Amino acid sequence: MIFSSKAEYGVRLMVELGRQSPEHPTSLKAIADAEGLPLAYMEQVVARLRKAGLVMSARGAHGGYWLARPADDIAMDEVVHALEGTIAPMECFVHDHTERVLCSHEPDAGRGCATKLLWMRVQGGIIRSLQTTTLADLVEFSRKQERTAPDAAGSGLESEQARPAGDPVAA
Amino acid sequence: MIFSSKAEYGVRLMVELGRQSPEHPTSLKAIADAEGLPLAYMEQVVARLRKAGLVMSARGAHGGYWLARPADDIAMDEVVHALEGTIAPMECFVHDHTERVLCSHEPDAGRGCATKLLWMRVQGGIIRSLQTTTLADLVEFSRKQERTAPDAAGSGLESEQARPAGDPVAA
DNA sequence: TCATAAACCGACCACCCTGGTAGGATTTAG
DNA sequence: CTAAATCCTACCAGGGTGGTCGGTTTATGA
Repeated sequence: MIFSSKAEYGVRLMVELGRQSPEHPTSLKAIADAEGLPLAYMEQVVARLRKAGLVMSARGAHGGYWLARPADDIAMDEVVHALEGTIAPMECFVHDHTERVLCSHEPDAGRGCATKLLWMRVQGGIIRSLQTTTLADLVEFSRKQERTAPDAAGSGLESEQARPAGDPVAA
Repeated sequence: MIFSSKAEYGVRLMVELGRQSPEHPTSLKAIADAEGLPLAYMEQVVARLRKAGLVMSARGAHGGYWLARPADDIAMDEVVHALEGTIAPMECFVHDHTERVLCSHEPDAGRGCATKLLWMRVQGGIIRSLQTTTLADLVEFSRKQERTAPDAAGSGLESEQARPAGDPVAA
């Protein structure tokens, strides 16, 4: 698996918040119940999103969470990065002073790390697909599913899955 | 990390084989020594590549391994798939009858799995970058590094890393 | 024919990360 | 004051990762 369940749970949480009007905060318990996820664990998940500045919170009774920015202004690479940490294809990738993550392998046996080119491309493919998807896209997708297939086993992705070859649900 | 060290070791092994002429087999020990990797572990790695039909082997003295096909006819998604198994972004992805891997989440709370759209796009981004890179690309990259920076700490990727933003080493 | 080099095979194991649980402390509405 | 909620830290079981080990089989070549 590429991403852990923290990413899954966290993205679901963000979508849930995106579906709510930002007028009043939504309690974590409401979200955990709706999604069938353990509340105590969700606390850890949402803490990451809060520390990353993606959601805001209010304590006390009738407290809860809401999006810090409009959903169409939140790219999913921010969300996934907050949840999973650095998106690096391999151990050898380390942060440099920018946001980029690069391979740090010593050139071994006189030649450089031959796999670097491949992992850089993979990383590029992942980051690009995350950058070009906004939370609003997911919220809209979620709403569309609700309308078109409220009870069927269908997922709403059938038409996209049926695409001839490659390029599935291209960003 | 997205890929385990099996992928790293296996890809290095393939590049190493791609650098050899396919006339005579290369022993695993020679590769393990050259790359500084544990021989016993490499046996497990190469076994996966052999079972996938990517390399061929000869037993006995002066035996070894060689590529089953020319390097420019081996796309890296085959290699990574042989080493890592199915490339699925999340637990919930399962094989269907084709090669595709899809999310199997039940529609929960009346609506479908909202994260599906995102993970499908990510999977698409990864697979596309792997499909459009051949082993020959990596072998050539490896040779280029050898020529241009045989001793410097440089990796040979500097010019590509320096690209303005996004799209690093685009496939 | 015999030693040596190599592929091949299966069992085993230590460590670490993931996915949680537990228990509390703090803040706020009513 | 009490209930509802966020917030915080520690703890823990299980499984996967990254190996090791010992042995078997196959081929070369002296």
